[in-house]
Amino acid sequence: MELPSRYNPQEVEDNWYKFWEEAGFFRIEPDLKKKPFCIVIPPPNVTGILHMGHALNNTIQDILIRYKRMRGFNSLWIPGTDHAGIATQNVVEKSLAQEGAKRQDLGRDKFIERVWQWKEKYGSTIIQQLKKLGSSCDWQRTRFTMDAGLSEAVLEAFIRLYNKGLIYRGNYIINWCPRCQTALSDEEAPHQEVEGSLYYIKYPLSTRHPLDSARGEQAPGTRQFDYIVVATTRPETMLGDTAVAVNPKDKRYKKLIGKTVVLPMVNREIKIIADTMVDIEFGTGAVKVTPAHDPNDYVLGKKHNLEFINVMHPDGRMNENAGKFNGSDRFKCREEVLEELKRLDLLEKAHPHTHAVGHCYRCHTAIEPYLSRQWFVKMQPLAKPAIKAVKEGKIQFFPARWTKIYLNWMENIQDWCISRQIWWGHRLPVYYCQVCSKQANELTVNSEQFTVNCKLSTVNKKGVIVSREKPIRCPACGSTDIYQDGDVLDTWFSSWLWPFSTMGWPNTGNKQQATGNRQQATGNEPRILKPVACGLEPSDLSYFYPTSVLVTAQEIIFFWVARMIMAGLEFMRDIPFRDVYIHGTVRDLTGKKMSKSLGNIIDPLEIINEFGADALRFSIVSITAVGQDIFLSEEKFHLGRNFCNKLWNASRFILMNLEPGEVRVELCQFFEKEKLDIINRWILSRFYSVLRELNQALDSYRFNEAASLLYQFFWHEFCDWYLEIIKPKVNEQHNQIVMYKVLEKFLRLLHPFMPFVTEEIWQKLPHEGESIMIQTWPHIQNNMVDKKLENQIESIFNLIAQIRNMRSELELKPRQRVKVSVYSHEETKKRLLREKSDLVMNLAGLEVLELLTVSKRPNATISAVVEDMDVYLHFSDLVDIAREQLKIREKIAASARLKEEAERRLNSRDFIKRAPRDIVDKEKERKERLGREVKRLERMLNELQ
RNA sequence: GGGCGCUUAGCUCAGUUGGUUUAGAGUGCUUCCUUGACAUGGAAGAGGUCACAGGUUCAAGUCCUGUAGCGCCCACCA
Repeated sequence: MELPSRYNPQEVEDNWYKFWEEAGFFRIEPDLKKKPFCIVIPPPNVTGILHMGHALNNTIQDILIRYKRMRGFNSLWIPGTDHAGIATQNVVEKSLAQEGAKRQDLGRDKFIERVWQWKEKYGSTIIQQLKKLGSSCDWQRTRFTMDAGLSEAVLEAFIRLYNKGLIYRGNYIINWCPRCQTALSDEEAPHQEVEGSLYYIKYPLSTRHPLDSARGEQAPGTRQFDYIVVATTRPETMLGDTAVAVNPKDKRYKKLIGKTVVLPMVNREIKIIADTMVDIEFGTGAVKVTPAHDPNDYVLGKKHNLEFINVMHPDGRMNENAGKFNGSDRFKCREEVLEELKRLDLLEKAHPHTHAVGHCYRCHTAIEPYLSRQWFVKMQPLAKPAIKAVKEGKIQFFPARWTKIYLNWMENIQDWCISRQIWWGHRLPVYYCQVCSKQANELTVNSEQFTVNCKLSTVNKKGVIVSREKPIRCPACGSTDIYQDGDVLDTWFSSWLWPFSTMGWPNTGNKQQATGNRQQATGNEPRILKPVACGLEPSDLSYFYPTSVLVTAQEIIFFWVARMIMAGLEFMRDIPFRDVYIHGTVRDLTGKKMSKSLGNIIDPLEIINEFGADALRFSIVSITAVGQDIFLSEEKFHLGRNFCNKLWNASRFILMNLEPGEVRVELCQFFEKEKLDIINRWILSRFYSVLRELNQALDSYRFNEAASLLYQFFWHEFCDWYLEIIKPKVNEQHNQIVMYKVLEKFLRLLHPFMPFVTEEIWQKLPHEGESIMIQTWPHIQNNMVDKKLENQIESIFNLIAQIRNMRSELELKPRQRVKVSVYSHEETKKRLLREKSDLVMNLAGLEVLELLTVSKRPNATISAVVEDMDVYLHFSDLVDIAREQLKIREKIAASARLKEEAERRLNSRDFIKRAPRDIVDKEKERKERLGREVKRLERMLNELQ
């Protein structure tokens, strides 16, 4: 068979993907004869393009899905995308802007239409890219958070929560993004350190003080309370101040409590109030109170019944309440206010001050705490069961440390602001009756009284109607003057339903729902599910929910993971997944998060084009230690590319040397272990030893370890040793069978990691079945594992390495054959050496391998010690005696030191008494062995003189 | 202000429940090798006080405490 000496992924990957897809290998339906394994994809944004974070995330999921599939599970991976409200709206607005238009020019309906058009055109980009990566999702189940079904789920969830009293509307200070012009949740406004200034501003007192308010006339300090100084980082908000607050215990200001000051520039008279919330230590101990622009001040405002004055437009410009600053942008206004204060001599001082300011997670604009009417979800009742589920271990985090972080967040959870003032998203199922709104207060309507058009609806006393569909008339007053709330829901309000909305919730489709004893999808041997009720087809939900594992990044634990747990428990009465595997963040070499805006991305598609998807997958998984961030550079992908190539060439060697008759598949099923020679037994033993470790690694999400096991075994044991050893006798039947068998099985193990190249090679090998991806995972054959044999072979390898080392030191040419004499102090080793002398000769480049019957140094040799073997290399030209002696002396010293250490330990009573028996025994053996070694080396040294 | 992670070879990083000949890998470096699997390769080699200081233990890279440096997350001190 002719194969190129270099593996070319571009030629094969797309073809195999198409083959798998067309063959329907990704299609999964509930099947009671099989145990389910299910993952729902963290839906990428429709606007998304594949970045390394996705590559890592989806490679891990695909490894799990393919692994479990081969282990006999009904292994389903549900894909989909997220409508990503703000992000998508931004993208479409940008393209509008290029046409010189704004969304307002189009109007809401036209704009939404435009977004859908955009989605149809570009929304599947990321899906195509996931396919390039090799993801074995069931694409026919692809969902989108704005699909009809998922929108239905959103409605259902909203209405249920509303009827339970867990959704409410209210006026609060929320995070407002002046650029996106929408409210944001706390999670969407992460704090960032900002270098700002703390300004100390004088607020003149308006009391009838004997020395009246001639500002600035007096030298400072002569009149203590001519004015009160407040400290602020946002001077522009002073225009909305409605009080100054001090701590009641603060002696400095005691006398001033209840007095008033004149707010500069605005000339509003505001009270000085007392509240323990004020920190005496900070600033001057007096704080300006702006109830409409600061969360703390809001609390004070409520408590002390202050006025709430909003001084800003939603776009961040000052409004008419700001007087002469009306129209200025908030930051420009800050400068202007400061100028004015300076002019009035009311700015006492300013000093640099770094503080944390929330920033919009979409556009990075500094958020403004802003008073507005929004919708919220009451979170504490939802958090309670979610805390319990994790505490009881029903959901497990990997690595476990995220448990604490999750619990800490859950226990301090704040209500969730879910309304967004954008257009793209799920419209709130909230309607207002104009008439009732006006009359307000008195109306109370019970949900049972609603008209047919208002199933599951409620109306509250403010004329608010929550309904699936627009009510024809108000259930309270009968008015038809009804309009829908303009807001849409937070994108995450649909995402948190994802694990069950993708499976058809709240409808279960046409299928009957089978309930009852569903078995846990943990452990590895798939057990057959008992059909619960005869003749009932299980629904997706009853069969696949809860899902098995969620694979995601730490950034969205709060956004998404925590909320899914709450939603699952609330709506499904069950956890959404059993395990949560949190992988690291992909960063560049300087530790910065890879992002397009920073320009430090490595494009996975370029890597795929250059090295292949397999190389990308294998590399990225190899360098991902559990829970650690990964620092990426392009060179790191050489690891996978080289491994791919190695696999390719080793397979090429085997394919070129396979005698078709010898490796008929059935022949390989029945070979007898006893008929195999020692090297074949060794490689099989190693294979199954590695398999055992591999299973353990995969079952505990240690993917890097799994990759490393495969790499080390294949490259450094199978290729470097095994293939080199059998090469001269590659035609012999036992070699044929074993090299074929190990390769074929190894390909299966590697398949979840490198699906394409393994399929390509597997198809070229003699095989049964359509595709490697639906083959079974090899079983561990314990009777094949022989640890003793593995050790013995390893010491033969050590001997060969030692001889090579000696040759190298003597600078012998590779072709130069030499004579080596070996004496083994161990009987089985002697036999082994005799049996495998050709092997040693071959691999160490020997002309003669003499097996000594007594341990005595032959003349004109240099010597070495390998375990229990004395090794002598005949080198008649010139033996540098002095150098030989030095080397042996060094070795003696090293061994003697180790021996002493062992002795010291064995002499310690505590060690003998407390250490376990086997450790003590091992130590004794070790001491004795080292003792023998020292003696042998000393003898060698003597013989040299 | 709290919480978490990291510090091991020149570089990038593994090291699961503490157990020992010689602390591993990839990459880089040095020397040698292109006689048909692979130079994206093979052979040999150099290179480590496991951040520092204490402690627990018969035994510590591994557990505990503290210190330093780096990084991340959370938090309404204006």
